[in-house]
Formats: sequence, C-alpha cells, structure tokens
Amino acid sequence: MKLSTKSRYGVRALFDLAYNSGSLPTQVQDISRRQDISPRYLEQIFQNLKKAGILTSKRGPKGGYTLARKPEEISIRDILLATEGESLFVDCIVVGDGRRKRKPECGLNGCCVTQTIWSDANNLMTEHFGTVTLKDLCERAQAMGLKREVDNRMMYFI
Amino acid sequence: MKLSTKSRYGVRALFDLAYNSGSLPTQVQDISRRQDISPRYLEQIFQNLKKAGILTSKRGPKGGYTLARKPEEISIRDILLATEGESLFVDCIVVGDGRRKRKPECGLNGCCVTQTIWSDANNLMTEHFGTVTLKDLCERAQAMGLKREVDNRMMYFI
DNA sequence: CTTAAAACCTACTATTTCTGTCAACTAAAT
DNA sequence: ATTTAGTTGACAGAAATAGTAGGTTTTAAG
Repeated sequence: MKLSTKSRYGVRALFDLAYNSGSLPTQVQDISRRQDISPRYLEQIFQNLKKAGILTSKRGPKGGYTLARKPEEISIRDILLATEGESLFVDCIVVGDGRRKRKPECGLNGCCVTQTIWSDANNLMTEHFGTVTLKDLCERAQAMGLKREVDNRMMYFI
Repeated sequence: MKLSTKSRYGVRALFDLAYNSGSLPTQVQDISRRQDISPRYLEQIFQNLKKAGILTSKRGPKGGYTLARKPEEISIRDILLATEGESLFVDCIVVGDGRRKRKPECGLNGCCVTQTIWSDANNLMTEHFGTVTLKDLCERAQAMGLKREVDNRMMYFI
C-alpha cells in the first residue's frame, strides 16, 4: 500500500503554493516546473482539490490557483481526503457519518475481527494527519533552509 | 492507498490459524474454506510468510502450516513487513539499517519536506502495529463471541 | 513399495489502477 | 477580437494486483 502520486504530488504542489506564492494566483506551469510534475496531470489533481474546497481558481491572463484557506487551516488530512478518499487501508469499513456505504468485500461484515484493526489504524492516521498543516510544512522547509523562488512576475514592476 | 489483498488475507489467515488451530498443522484448504480465500492464492501468501519466519510448514499427509511463534509474539507489523515491504505510504524514504536503497523517485532527495511527513507517519504506524498481536485479535474475537471451528480431524478418534 | 495428501515452485493471464496525454471548450483580461 | 489560461472528458500505455494452473517434491499410511 503506497500513496498514489495524486496524493504525493498534491501535497507537494500545495506546499509549493503555500511556500512560494504571494497573494497573486499561481499558474499550474510554474508549480509544475518547480516541482517537476507533468502540468496536464497536475491540472487534474488540482481539479479534485478545487472540488474539495482546498483551492480556488481564477481564469484568464494573470489567472491561476490560490489556496482557499490559510496554510495553517489546511491539514494533510484534508488533502488526503480529496486525493485518496475517506478511508486509507481498506474499503470495507464505514467511516464518518456512514452516509456512503462501502462494498462489503467479505461476507463477515460487521463481525470481522481484522476490520477493527484497520479501522483503529485509520482513526489513528486521520487524527495524526489532522494535526499537520501546510504551515507546519513551510516552517520545516524554512528550517531546512529551502530557498523560496522569487516571483518573477514582480520583475515587471521594478 | 489501500492494503493489498496479500496483507488483508494474510492477517485473516494467520488469525484463523491462531484462533482455530491446536498443536497440529493446519492445511491451506481448511483456512481457505473458513476464510473464503482462494486456496492457490493463499499458498502463495503463505510462502512469503514462511520466508519471513512467521510460519513453519510440514509437507505430506497430515502436513500443513503452524505459527512459528506464539500468537502474542506475532504482531501485525511483522505480518505487514512480510506482505507489504518495509515502508507503507511511500518508497522514497530509507528505513531501517539502510542496506536496501529505494528508488529516488524525485530529484530532491534528502531535502524534500514532504518526505518527512510520510516518514513520520510510517514510524507512527510501525509503532502502532507493533503493539497489536495475533493474541489481541483472538481476544477480540472471543469477546465478540466468534465461534471456533471444531477440528474435524478429531472426529476419527472418538 | 505404492499411493495419496499435502506443501512447493514457476509461469501465465486477466483485471484493475495508475499515470499521463490530447483535443475541444469556456471564461476572463486587454 | 484576441490571447491567455483554466475546464472537461475521453483515452491510452504502463504497471501493479489478483488469481489460476501445471507440475514437482516430500511424507505419512496402507
């Protein structure tokens, strides 16, 4: 069980957005270049993140994407929810409000012992990822001495 | 990111072994029947678990598989290590003694901020799964009132 | 010694998921 | 009007997963 690239790229891209962007929207191609992710593919990922309410977009010249909330209000959990779905590990557990049912998968639904382990693990991870935000990532990056890219659109105004 | 069936079946099968077996070896076909897993597929999974030192086997008539250690000495972590490999979540982190290198995956090796999150999560899960053993599963099963199957090989001796 | 029951090994196939590309379309700014 | 950039849905190649199959070896029992 590995995270899909949608999750890994998604987190990287959102971090990039939080770390390198000012108040202006950032284009997919810039993030794509900095993070070395196929721009077309990144567009797809960003669509999901937009649907999930993590990103907002602006079309046209000088358009691009912006974080919908402040970095400290976007957790890894939020991102994974958009890219991986409700439950990590297995599909056969019912999570949250239980509106969406999952495929039963095995006949022993409800009385399956192993289900409880995956459910516990899922809760643990959800809780953990809920406490890590984009702001934390930015702080780590700064502590590691990661360079911010100068916004080259500013050049025109100098 | 979902667990592979090898992991889920593996845990189920080992639990079954711990819960339903006496001192005699248990055949793949019995576990397969009780847990509704394809016997041929289960054989493959058991080979890995044997290589990992979790199972021992005996060939020939009245042969089968036995747990290599006591149920309280086999953790979910041990099982996942055999079925999923060293690291959950991502491949680009170096775990353990570092003898086995992973594919770099991204150019930013070593100075990647997001890598640290997956690494943290991996450690957390490893720690957690390390504390849950087959014995715990058996206790949960008993608490849930799960019936043990009578070993029908005993019938002949009545 | 023969037979049969079981694990063991290797290869193959089908299915699904992942990853990425393409083309046509729509909206916004100049 | 034109250009820039996001939107959408379809689609294709690659890789991983899941499961099947045939044959071999070991061993207990008759």
